[in-house]
Amino acid sequence: MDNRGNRTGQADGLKMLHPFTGLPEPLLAELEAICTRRSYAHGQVIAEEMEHLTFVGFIAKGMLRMQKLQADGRLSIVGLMVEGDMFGRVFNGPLHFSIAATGEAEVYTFPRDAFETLTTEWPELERLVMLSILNELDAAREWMLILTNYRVTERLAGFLMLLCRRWGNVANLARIDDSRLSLTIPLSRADLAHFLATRPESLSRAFHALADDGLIVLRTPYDIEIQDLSALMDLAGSEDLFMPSHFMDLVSRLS
Amino acid sequence: MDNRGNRTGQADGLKMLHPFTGLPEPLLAELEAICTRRSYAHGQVIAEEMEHLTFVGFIAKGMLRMQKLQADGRLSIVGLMVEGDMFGRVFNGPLHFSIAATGEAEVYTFPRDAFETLTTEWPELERLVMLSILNELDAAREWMLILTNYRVTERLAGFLMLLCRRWGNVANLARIDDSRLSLTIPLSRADLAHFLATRPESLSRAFHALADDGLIVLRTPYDIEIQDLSALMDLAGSEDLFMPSHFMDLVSRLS
DNA sequence: CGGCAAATTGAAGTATTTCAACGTCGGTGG
DNA sequence: CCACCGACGTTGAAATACTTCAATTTGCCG
Repeated sequence: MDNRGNRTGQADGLKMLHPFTGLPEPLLAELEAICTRRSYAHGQVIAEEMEHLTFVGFIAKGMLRMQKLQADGRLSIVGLMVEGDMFGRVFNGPLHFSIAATGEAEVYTFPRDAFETLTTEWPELERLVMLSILNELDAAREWMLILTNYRVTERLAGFLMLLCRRWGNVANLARIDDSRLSLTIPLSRADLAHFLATRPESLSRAFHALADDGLIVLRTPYDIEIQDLSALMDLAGSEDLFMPSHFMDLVSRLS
Repeated sequence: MDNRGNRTGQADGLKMLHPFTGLPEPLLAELEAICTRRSYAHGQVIAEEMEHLTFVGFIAKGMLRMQKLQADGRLSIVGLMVEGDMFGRVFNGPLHFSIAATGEAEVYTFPRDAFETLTTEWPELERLVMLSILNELDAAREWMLILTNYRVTERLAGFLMLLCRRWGNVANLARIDDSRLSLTIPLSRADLAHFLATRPESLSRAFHALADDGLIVLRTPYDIEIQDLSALMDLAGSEDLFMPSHFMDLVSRLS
């Protein structure tokens, strides 16, 4: 594994990572003892498809994507993971997707056997793993709902809402400057096109269609401002999915 | 809950259901003591969206679908579940989707509190739950991969492959008569259209396009024969996902 | 400043949606 | 038993959206 990613130190700050806060000290000590922190550059592959993963990882910083290279050469992106998300298969089984960094990323890794041993000894850790998996399942389902829209603009609107709601607070992609809601798009147009099951050209047109209708402002390709949140939610469908409390907090601060 | 579904008896046959086989006898006895078997008719709703589910269920027979009614009146189907699949949230949290029967279905239900208590007492049961969730996650990811195809015929081909591979053996939807591979489509065209993110008209055209190209034969709308499996897999992309061993067994028996 | 990668725009071809009409099957009631 | 009805599937034709390929612009880095 040492040929991929740079080992950047031991487990400094592990206990600060959201899923680990609140674990008992002795367990944290055991986790830190077997933990390595590594960093990856943009596009670097962390795990290959069909590889038998020998470690379990948690994202400390940045964003990872789960992808699959299709037989016809197309790349499908089936998931994005942010700070605090777990990756790698906890139980045996080959990985059906590759995992790669989107931008700079840092991860904590644990040897899988040791991690699973700890899992059987500490119910708290087992529960943490279970919650991580349930979290992934929710994300996958939300994603499917977005993909269910026919029009690219609708899928894009859904993605922007997801960015606000799910990833906004954790990865600081959504923020409020000067009582305006700004979003950072953490992917290139090409990657996002794969994610939204379309092509970069269509995606670009969709961005500009939203801008022409006054729903967003494109400051740069990666920095947009949301002008009409409710219109975006209408486009995306299934408003309720995008409307949990902490998102409404964000919105209410627009004054 | 008694207004929904008919109570059809106690837990006869629970130990025969795939995920439960191999559990220790004492645990099975405890499970049977708190278990109820219920049956549902086509279209009947088993759990409402946003409801706090008070039970955990396992499908004994038939097929359930996970769906969501969009604000604009569209119905999105985000998952199909068959015999042996678990549903309901194991840990707290509202349900984001409704669950309804597709055709006749029978389920085993357990009061959630009692089930979770057993879960903490029996690691075997906890592991069973974990595996069920991982199974759902795999299904969701496969589904996303299929939805990622642009063309309706490609998504349909992917669905047909999924029918063979994932659900064929468990729900008897795929069978071999007279050395021909036959498939039962367990959904109406309208439902399948929701599932494949398209409309019934386009779906119908896709079925007939596959038939015109000789990949399938439409005996009735719900009974098709597969003529050219490898061409279907090419269309669906990501062959490897559709090619695990027991599926190849099925294929090899075509001789 | 030049060069490269990424994003955008244009134009033509293709696929899908939409609306409308028609056919088929199964059941219900005369 | 047959006629009718409704639900569902299929087909047709026009409108729309998307893909594809090519050309152009933009922004960034050496």
